[in-house]
Amino acid sequence: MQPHQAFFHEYRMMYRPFINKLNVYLASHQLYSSQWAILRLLISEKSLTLVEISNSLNVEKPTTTRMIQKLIELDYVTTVPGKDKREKKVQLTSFGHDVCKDVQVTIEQFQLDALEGISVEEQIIVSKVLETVRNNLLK
Amino acid sequence: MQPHQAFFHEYRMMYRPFINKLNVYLASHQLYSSQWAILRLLISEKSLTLVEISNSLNVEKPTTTRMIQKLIELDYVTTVPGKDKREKKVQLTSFGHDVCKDVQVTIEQFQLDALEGISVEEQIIVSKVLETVRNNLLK
DNA sequence: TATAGTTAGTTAGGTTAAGTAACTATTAAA
DNA sequence: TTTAATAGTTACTTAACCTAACTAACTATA
Repeated sequence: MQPHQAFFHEYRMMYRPFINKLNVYLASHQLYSSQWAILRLLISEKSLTLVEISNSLNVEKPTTTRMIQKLIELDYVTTVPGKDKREKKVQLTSFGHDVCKDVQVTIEQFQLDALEGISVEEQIIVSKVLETVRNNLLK
Repeated sequence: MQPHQAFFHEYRMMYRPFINKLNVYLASHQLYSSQWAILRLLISEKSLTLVEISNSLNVEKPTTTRMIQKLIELDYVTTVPGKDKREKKVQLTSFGHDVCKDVQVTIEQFQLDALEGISVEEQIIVSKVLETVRNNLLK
C-alpha cells in the first residue's frame, strides 16, 4: 500500500475504536462525543453563537441547535442575548464548568493510555500534519 | 493545549471534512464511505465472511449484513457458499472490480491533494502512530 | 445418539449524528 | 423602502451504527 493510501486507511481505522471508547468514558457524565466537542469549544471560547459553533465543528445549524437543546436540558450550558435580537450566545453554566473539569480528568488518563509508546515529538508531528490536511480538505 | 490533547483534538477535527469530501467523490459511484471501506477490504482479501468483515472494521454483524445487502443490490459484490452451510463468503463481482478501479483513480487525486505539503516521511510516521494508537485502543 | 453449547448470519427496532428544505424574526444594503 | 442576508428553528430524512432476539448449522460430550 502506498504511503498516501496507508495514511487515510490508518486514519479511518482508528476512528471507531477511538469514538467508541471515548463514548464509554463520557457516558458516566451523560455525554456523547459530539456534545463534548461543543463543551470543549466553550471552555476555551467562553461564549459563542450557534453559527460560530457550527462553523468551528463543520456541521449545519440544525445539528447545532439540537445539540445545544440537549446540553441546555442537562443544564450544562445556557444562552444569553447576543449583540442583536437574532443572536443567542451559548456559554457554560457553573454546573457545566464543574462537569467539564471532571470530564477532563477522566479523558486525560484515557488519552495518555491510548498514546502509550508514542513520543511527544511524534504527537506534535501528527497534530501538525492532521491540522494541515484538515485545512487542505476545507480549501 | 498539551500535546496529547492536541493530538486527539486535531484527529477529531479532521474527520468531518475528510468524510464529507470523500463521500462527494464516492457519490458518483453510488457509494458511501462505509461501503467503500468494505470494497477496499475485498480488493486486498478477495473473499471474506461477514464475521471477518465485521471484525476488520470493528462493527457488529447486523451492520455488516445491511451494508453487504446494499452492495449486493448494486451488484458490486456477491456471496458464495463457505466451508460449511452457515458461512457466506463475500467477494467482488467483475462489475464491482471495475467500479473499484474507477473509484481508486478518483480517490487517488483527492488523497494527494489533501496531503499537499506533507512529506512522504511524515505520512509514514502518521500512519505508524495511528496504527499504534488503534491497537492501544483495542487492548 | 440426544442434548447442550457455539457460531454464522438475519430481522426488528432503536439511537446518534448528521443532512436538506422551508420557515420566522431581525438586520443590513440597494 | 424594498430586497438581501443573517441567526436560529422546525419538520422531515438519512447513514451508520447499536442491542436483543431469532434461525440454521455445526461441534463436543454424556
